[in-house]
Amino acid sequence: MADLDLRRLRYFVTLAGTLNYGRAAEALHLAQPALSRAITALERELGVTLFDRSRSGTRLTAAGERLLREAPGLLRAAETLQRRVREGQTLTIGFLPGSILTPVVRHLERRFPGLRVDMLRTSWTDQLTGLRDGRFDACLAQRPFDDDGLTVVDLYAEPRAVALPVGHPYAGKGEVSLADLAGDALAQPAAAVPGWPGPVTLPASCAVTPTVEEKFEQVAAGRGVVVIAESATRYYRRPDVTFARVRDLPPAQVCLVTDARRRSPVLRELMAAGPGLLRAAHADAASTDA
Amino acid sequence: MADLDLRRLRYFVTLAGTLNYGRAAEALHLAQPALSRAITALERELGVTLFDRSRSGTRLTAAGERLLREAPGLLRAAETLQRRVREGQTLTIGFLPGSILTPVVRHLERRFPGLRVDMLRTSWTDQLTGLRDGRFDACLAQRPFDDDGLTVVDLYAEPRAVALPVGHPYAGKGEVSLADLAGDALAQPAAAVPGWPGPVTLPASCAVTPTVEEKFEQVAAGRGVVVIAESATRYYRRPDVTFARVRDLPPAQVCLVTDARRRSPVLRELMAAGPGLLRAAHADAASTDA
DNA sequence: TAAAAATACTCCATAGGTATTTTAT
DNA sequence: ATAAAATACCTATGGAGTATTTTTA
Repeated sequence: MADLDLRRLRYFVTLAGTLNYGRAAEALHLAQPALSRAITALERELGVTLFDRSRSGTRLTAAGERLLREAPGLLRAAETLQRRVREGQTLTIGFLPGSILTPVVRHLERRFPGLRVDMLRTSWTDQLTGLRDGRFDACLAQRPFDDDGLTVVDLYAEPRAVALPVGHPYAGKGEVSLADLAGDALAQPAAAVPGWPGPVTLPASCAVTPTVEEKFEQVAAGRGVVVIAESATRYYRRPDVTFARVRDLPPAQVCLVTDARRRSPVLRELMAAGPGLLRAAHADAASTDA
Repeated sequence: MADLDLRRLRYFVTLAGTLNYGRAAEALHLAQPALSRAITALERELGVTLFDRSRSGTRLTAAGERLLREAPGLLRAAETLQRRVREGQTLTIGFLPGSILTPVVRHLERRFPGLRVDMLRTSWTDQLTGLRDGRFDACLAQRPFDDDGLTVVDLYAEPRAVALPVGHPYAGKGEVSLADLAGDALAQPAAAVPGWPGPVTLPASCAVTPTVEEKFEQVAAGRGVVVIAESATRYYRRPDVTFARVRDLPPAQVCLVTDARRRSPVLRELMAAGPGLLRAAHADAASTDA
């Protein structure tokens, strides 16, 4: 027997609600002719006339009434099935401070009802170890990194900023050059900022989990300065730390990364739809800058 | 949310049964790559990996097991819905003696489970009145007739035969010409055989329901001869009546006819698929002639 | 290496859009 | 005359086929 088309069935339920092709089509984000043809096709498929389009508008036929009694239940059953199949499925995405993941999470949870999407904050030093050891399925990461065995999609370039204590000579300048910071110590792993002109102070805590907050603590304590992505300055503030864009530091390239060996349908969807959404969200946040 | 594709779901159930793409594809009358892609598409749609195609063949994943638990029920629900919607729907087709309707009936009942297809035998004289008064929705008819307000599809041309009493001089000849029958009375309405050379004996019963059996009764009783479609001679026999093809009588054109104003999905399907099936069945019966 | 699944490509059917016609009040 | 549904026509996506490659036991 011919397989019932649930999309058409959904169209039918909407049309049966309004009894008006134009309004129903609008509600379905469809042009009126498309709906008209879909309903005709459903009638052909079922072998039954569903609507009486004659005098005084559109009315349900007896067969239409019967279908309207059955259709919502079947649609709900189909949705329930999808939820049940996804039972227990989770996707964990690692993200960098200052990046916006919500549009992707919203997209995935709408696209796959029943799927749980977790976000896990990472830092530069272990941005990829979480992928390797399975703590997350995908993550945002900043170049450079060793992309061996990874699938990488470039998202956007982030200008880099330096966090300075309020008493610093360049505090409040808005933009500095690397040369201006030759006298300052870098409270970060040297690899994070290739070409740093001054000395490097690697605080002990850095080896564990150097969150942005901890970095700022270092800065405020006068242990040195830290270089971060500019967008992070929009989401983290404290009174004793100011920011300045670093003019001559190459922008950090932010990427979406997965383990190339692991391949699952949700990951496919993430890698397909994610980049567009993340780029858009980033551009949006940058333009709405304070 | 995306609408579940029930066709793919059906493919999945079959594949889960065999755990072998090649055999499942065969069972579904599909090529193996088509099935492979359909399953991948289903996995993408659901956001879940259903099969583990690695070592030692194809196995269901946990998500696959869950889906296999739910899928047959949903497919059955969809089928039940279709049956319920068609509840009480009947299609009545009038047919001529000697014609084969079964392939069409079988097709319609398979295409529209739950639909009841009735067959009603007609005769030449009222082959179309049943359409006009709604006794049937479609019928087979022989030209000529007034096709005003009707939708007509020509099917095939039927050579015509004459039924003769066994004692008739031309009995057993196999083929005769009209001139040979100049001395015989026609026990039928004159309009049924334009150009009949002899006299016409219209029996009283003819006005009511002249079945083939009744016509033969007239012939056997010596009231005259009757002209019928040749194929009817394959399905009706009696010892005191024989048949001969009439060489110079134009073949009767058999048509599938509906009321042009009435239009329903099953009628559309009948007019779309019917002609091919009827022609094939007729050709088949003619070639397997005894 | 042999069997099974996946991929590359081509073709056709179908969904969707815009423009227009038909129909019914 | 007007509002609503149907039709005509075009485009693009997706499904199915055949041929081929990749994978794995």
